[in-house]
Amino acid sequence: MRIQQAPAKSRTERKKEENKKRIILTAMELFKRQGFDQTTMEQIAGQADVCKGTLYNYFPVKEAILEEHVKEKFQNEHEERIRKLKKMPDTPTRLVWVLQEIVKGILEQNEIFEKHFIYRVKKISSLKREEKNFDGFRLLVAEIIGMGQETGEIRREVPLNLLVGLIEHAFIQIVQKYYRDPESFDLDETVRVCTDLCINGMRSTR
Amino acid sequence: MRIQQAPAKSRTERKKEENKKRIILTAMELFKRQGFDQTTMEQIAGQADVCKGTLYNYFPVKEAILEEHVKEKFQNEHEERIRKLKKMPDTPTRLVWVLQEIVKGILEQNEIFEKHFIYRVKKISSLKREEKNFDGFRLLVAEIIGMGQETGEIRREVPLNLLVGLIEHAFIQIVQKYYRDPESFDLDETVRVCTDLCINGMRSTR
DNA sequence: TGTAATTTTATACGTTGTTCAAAAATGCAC
DNA sequence: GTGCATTTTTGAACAACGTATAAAATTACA
Repeated sequence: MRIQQAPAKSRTERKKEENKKRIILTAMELFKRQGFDQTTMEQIAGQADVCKGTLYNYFPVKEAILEEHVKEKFQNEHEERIRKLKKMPDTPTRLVWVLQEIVKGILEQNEIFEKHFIYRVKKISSLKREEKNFDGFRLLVAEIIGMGQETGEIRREVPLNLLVGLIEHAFIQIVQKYYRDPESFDLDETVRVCTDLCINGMRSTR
Repeated sequence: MRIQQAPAKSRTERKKEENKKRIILTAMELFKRQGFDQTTMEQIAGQADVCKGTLYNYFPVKEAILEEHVKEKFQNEHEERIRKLKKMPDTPTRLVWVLQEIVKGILEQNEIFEKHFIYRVKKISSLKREEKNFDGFRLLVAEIIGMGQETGEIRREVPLNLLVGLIEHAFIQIVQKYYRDPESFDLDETVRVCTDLCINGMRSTR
């Protein structure tokens, strides 16, 4: 494979992108209408008018369709979020805001998020090589931490991916708490406690 | 496990336990000999002399066999570990020791524990997870935290399962770091950093 | 236009995990 | 022990995932 220069996208490239877009669109529609598990790959293929093998050529597993969709959504909102975050005074404020923002968006479409999330975790767990670039949620968190490190709020000697992982974990805890007991779930309080734990640690503040 | 109450376990119970033991034993043998992916459930069923349906009745997914095996191993070593932990001076010492101990045990086995690890992470990430009693690793960590709370080292106002989850997450980070780049992996250093992050948080120690 | 390379299609396949009715084993009352 | 209800196992068929392969279609390029 030669490297294609940016300007001219070949017809193949364009067709590929069209296919990908159409597949994602129809798949997400089906997921929302009948649920993720209830939607089969053959159904998606049929609906998007490609052969099953072609579908698997684009997305090696069903969850990869979700991944692509979520990634796009995140990218669209990234710049705007960064803009808002930069106006905030400190790291706790930023973390609380971003966690609330994203958790709120998730509580509605729970199944889709759950499938996507488990897939991501599984991928990361089984990857034997380092993931260089952050994307989506992790990128956003990485930038918040970067801001905090610049002002001296956040430790610099700990590897960035550990810090990002910590916040990602807080995020999971929050969502899990919601699903365990939606009735008594207090978003503000939960986010506050989890953020505080990440920032100040388990040590007793004597 | 507490003292075994000798009184009658029914024949059905005994047969079930026998079956379970035999299945785990033969499955683990096959996993070690030909690998996890290369061993099919039908093969396990045949070798353990039960029907496929029965096998699935005991273990709803292949990985659950691994889980049971690991759980048993953990329970066997629990008392001894608690004994050692009680002799240690403080929480960081205890956490570092137990993380090193367990991670070391994992690194020796390779594929089998990677599969088990991914399965556990997946379960942990699942949003529907119910918080029953702590078991295995989580129980051990809960006891360490309890010790720390008694001496005032560890915060009491944060829910226990959040604290346990934090350490579990540290554990995951450590193992992941190993899987991503086994060559440059420094167990002592990694455990030290992760433990420190959990206990002291992300905040810069100014 | 002709040719080589890539992509899509059609199809068959192996594995996981489910379902269901029939058969077997078990528990329990008599 | 005998009879009966309940649970468990069995066997077989089944749906869906994901893979493999060869033929057909499409593309790039000379």
